[in-house]
Amino acid sequence: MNPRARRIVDTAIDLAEKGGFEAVRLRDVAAEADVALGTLYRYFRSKEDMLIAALSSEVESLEARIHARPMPGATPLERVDAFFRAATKGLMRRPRLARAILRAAASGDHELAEKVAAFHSRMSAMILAAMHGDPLPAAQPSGNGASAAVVAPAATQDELAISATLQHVWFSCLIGWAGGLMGQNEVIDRMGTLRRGDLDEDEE
Amino acid sequence: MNPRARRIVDTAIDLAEKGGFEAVRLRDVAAEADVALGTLYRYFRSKEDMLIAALSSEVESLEARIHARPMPGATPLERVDAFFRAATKGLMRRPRLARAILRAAASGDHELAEKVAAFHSRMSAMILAAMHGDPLPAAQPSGNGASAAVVAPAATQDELAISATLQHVWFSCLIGWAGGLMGQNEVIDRMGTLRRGDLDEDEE
DNA sequence: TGGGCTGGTGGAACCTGTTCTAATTTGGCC
DNA sequence: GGCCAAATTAGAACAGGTTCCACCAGCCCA
Repeated sequence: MNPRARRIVDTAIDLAEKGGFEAVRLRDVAAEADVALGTLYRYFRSKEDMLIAALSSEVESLEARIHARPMPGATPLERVDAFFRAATKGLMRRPRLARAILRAAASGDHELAEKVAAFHSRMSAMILAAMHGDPLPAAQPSGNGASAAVVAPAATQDELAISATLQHVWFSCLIGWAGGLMGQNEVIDRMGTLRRGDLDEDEE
Repeated sequence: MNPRARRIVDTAIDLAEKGGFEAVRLRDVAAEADVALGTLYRYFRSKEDMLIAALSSEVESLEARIHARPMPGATPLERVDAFFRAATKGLMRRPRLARAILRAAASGDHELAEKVAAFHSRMSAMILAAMHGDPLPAAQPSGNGASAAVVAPAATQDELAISATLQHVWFSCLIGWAGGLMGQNEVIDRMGTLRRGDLDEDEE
């Protein structure tokens, strides 16, 4: 990523971490990243777009972590459970940043669709790797969030459907968490109780 | 609901239907509803709050429809399927309005939490009624979206969990639809394929 | 060397959600 | 009728996302 863009995203993450979505004032971002206001719009379509880039950055660190140490567990169920636990805790370690990113991701902006889709692909790759107990294939050189889908080979239709459902529920729970309707543990628990009956059939 | 508030919400719905979230400019709402700008803020905390009231209004019409003609189908699976088909199509009949409402509902605003929770309760009541093949109990006098939960009696823990999961997936799909990642049919199909393995065990 | 091109800068300007204020109206009550 | 409190109004003011513009800096290439 362009170093200027990198600096902008890092600044945005910083501000979001401290004060959430509203604290990411673009004038402040520009000032702290030491660029002009207009420059933000050379790299990002909107504030939401900027935060989606932050999401991509978060995903990268999750991928790195998983690449270094694959999910433990003897069954797909255990490994997938571990994955969502890790993802949820990782995200919520910085709650204000997480809420800001979620708000951007949920804004339903058409222009962000492909980047959100790319996020789904990368999540799918991680979930399928956890299901299979495979290591995560090395990350590709980090396109700005719009990288092509790289799904683990040999995923059955069933596995893909389950992965999609898991992501739907996770996302919805995160929005609920952002709104104060659920706590971190409730999110993790719900992901944990969800898949008996879904994943059981896939145990080796 | 206060007639003034009613007029405001109706105007907001009108504008959202024509031009989506951005078209609901509060100055325009005020002008068309023939109230002062400040008055909007006497009734609603924010633009999002106003649109959540519109959501409540949408739910009421869904409830009325279901009350008049309960979901057809011989099994819980068929009836729940019919329910989500009706709900999805009903919502998407006015796509711009739907997107505007979804954006408000997904904003993750803490102050809207209780109203969103009330929405979940009402959805649960409808889903459980569909599962059981019961008629929907008569609507309570339509508090401004924050009415207490009225869940059908005799719902098992399993049924509640399934209902929650269905809602999560539905919501997430709707956000995907709003962002252009899925079409109406894909949403309906996904809801339809989801529950084999979840609901089958509950057939009578 | 010099001319254009690309990307960057600074800052003004615009739009719209939100807040505030002072003046006015409304509705109930003695 | 007269009075008070609450609701309403018009409109200014403020804040922050977004756009626009005039101008500058480096850089490639003839």
